[in-house]
Amino acid sequence: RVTFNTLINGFCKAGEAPKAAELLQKMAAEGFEPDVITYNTLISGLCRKGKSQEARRLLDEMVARDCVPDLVTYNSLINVMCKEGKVEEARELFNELTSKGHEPDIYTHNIILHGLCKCGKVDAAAEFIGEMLAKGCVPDRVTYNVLMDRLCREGRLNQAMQLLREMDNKGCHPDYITYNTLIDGLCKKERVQEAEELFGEMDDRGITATVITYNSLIDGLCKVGRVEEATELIDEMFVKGLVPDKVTYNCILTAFCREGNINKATDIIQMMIYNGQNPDAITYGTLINGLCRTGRYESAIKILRAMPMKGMLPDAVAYNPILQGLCMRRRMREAMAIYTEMLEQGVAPD
RNA sequence: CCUUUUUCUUGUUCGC
Repeated sequence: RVTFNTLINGFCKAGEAPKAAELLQKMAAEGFEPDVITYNTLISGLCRKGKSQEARRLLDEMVARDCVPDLVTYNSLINVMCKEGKVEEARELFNELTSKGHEPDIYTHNIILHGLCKCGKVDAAAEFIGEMLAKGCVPDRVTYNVLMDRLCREGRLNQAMQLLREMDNKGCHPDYITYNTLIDGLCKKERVQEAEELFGEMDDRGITATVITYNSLIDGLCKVGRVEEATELIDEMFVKGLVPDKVTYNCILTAFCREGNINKATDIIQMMIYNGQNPDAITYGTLINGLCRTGRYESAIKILRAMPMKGMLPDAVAYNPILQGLCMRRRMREAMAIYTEMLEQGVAPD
C-alpha cells in the first residue's frame, strides 16, 4: 500500500493527476484498500490542479468507503476553497472542524491566514492572528512568510523588514522563502540596492539562494535599467550550479522588449532554447508585445499564429498588444479581423 | 529527511 501511495504521490507531484487516479483503480484491483493517505494524496493533487469538484467527489468516495477524513484532508479542502477565493466558506469549514473532532493546527491557520491576505482582508487577517495567538497556536516561519509577503505587496516594506528581525529575536529563523519574499518585495518597489544587501546577508547566513531568488533580483535589475548586470547573474547562476529557468530568461526578454531591442530579444530566446528551456506562452506574449511596440504588427501576428504549432494556445494577453497597437493607429479594420480570429480560436477576450 | 496538507519569481491595458 505504501508503494502505491508513493507512486500516486509521484504522479500528483508531476502534475499527472489522471494517471494517479488510474493507479487508485489498479490498487483496488490488486486487493489493496486505499487508506486515508491515499485519498489525501489524490485530493491535494487534484486541488493543486484546481480540480476542486473532483476533489470533493473523492471526499464523498472516501467517506462512502468508511475511510474517515483527517485533519490533512480538511486542510487540503480548506486550501482549495481559499485558492478559489471562497475564504468565507473556508472559514466556515474551519469553524466546523472542532465539532468534527479535529483541532485546527498550524497548517490550518496558515492556510486561512494566507487566504485572507491574498484577497486583501488585512484587518480580518490581523484579527485572525489574534485568535491564533489566544489559542496558543504559535506562529511559525510560514506564518511570518505569509505576513511579510502581504506587507510587501501593500508597500509596507519597512514593516516587513521589522518582521525579519522579529523572527530572529523569537528564535523562528528565516529561511530562503523569507528572503525570497523580501528580495522580491524590495525589487518590485525598485529598491534593488537593499535587495542586493539582503542577498548578501542571505549568503552570509548560509541560506542558499535559489532560482527564484535570482529571478527576483534579475527582474528587479531589469526594471531599473540594469539589464547588463541582470544578464551577468545568469552566468553566476551556472557557476553556483543553479539552472536558469523560463522565468529567468523571460525577465531579461521583457527588458529588451521594453527597450524595443528586438535583436537582443531574439538573442535571449535563442540562448534560452540553447540552454534547454523552451519558450512558453509568456515568452511569446512578451515578444509579441515588443514587436508591437516597434510597430511590427505583421511579425507579431506571425508569431501569434505560430504558437498553436508549438503546442501553445495564445491567450488574451498575447492578442491584446496587437489589438491595442492597431487601434491606436486607427487600423480598425485589421483590429476587428484579429478580434474575429481570436474568437474563432476560442480565446476569451478579457 | 525520506507515503499525504500551508508561504516566494516572469508577459498585455490610451493621452496629458
